[in-house]
Amino acid sequence: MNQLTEFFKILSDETRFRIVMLLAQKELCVCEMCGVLELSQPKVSKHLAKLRDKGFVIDKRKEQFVFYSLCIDDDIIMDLINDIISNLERYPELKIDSERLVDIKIYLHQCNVSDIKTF
Amino acid sequence: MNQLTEFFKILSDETRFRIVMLLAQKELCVCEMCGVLELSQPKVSKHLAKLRDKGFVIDKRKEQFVFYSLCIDDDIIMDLINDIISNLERYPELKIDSERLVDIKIYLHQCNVSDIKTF
DNA sequence: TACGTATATACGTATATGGGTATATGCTAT
DNA sequence: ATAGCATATACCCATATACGTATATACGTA
Repeated sequence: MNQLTEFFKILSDETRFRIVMLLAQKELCVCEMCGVLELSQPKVSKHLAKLRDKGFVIDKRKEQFVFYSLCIDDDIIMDLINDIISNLERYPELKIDSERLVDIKIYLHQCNVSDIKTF
Repeated sequence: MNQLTEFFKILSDETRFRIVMLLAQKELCVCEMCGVLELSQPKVSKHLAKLRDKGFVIDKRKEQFVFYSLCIDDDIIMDLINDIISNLERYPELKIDSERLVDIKIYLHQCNVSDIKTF
C-alpha cells in the first residue's frame, strides 16, 4: 500500500484522527492525550503504537513521560493537516480537543483520572 | 464519524483510492473502470456501492451503462484530491491508471475481458 | 420472447480491526 | 528495596472488511 493510502487508513479511525490533529498543534505525552481526549490509557497507547509503527510519529522519553510528536515528510499530507487545522470551526469535536490544549498542564499527573471516574 | 474520517476510510482502501482518483479526472462507467484498473466487475461494483452509500459519488444510467462521477462538497477534501492529481508523478500506479484514461474507449464493451483472460 | 452484455448484490469465508481487562516494564522518590 | 505513577503490551472477543463465486436485475437487440 502506498504512503498516502497508509496515511488515510491511519486517519480513518476517529481516535487516531484526533490524536494526529492534536500532535499537529503540540508535542504531547500519553497522559495529556488521555486527558484531552477522555480516553483510556491503553486505547491511546495502542493507537500511538500504530502511528509509531507506520512512522507517522516519533516518541521521546522525558523522565517518567513519553512525548510524541508528528513526523510527516509528505507535503501533500502536511498541507491537508494544516488545512484542517486552519478550519477547526467546521469540526466541533476537533475544536473542543484543541481548546483543551490551552490548559494542558491540568492533564499531566492525571493519567488515570478516567479510571477513577468509573466509581 | 465525521465527514472527514468517513472520507479517509473510503480512501484507505487502495481500490477505492484508485477509483476516486480516476473519477476526479473523468466520469466513467463500471466496465471502463474494470478495464483501467484490471479488476473484476463485482469487486469494482462493490466498492462503488460503498462510495455511493456514503454520498461521495453519484451514478446515472446511460443505456446499458452506469456512469459514475465524483460528488464531493467539502473543499478541504477537493483540495486534497486536486493536490494529488497535480502530483501524479509521485504515485506511479495512479499515473498508470491515469494514462489509460486517454484511450478509454478501448475498455468499453470489454467489461468481462479479465474473466476471459483466466482461460 | 430469447439472448447477450452491463451492473448489482447475496452468500460464505478469511482476515483485520478496535476495545476492554489484566499485566509487564520503566522511571522516580522515599 | 519498595511503592506509585506512566506507559506498553498481551490476550480475548466482537465486529467490520474485503474478496471470490454465484446469481439476480436491467437494458438492448435480434
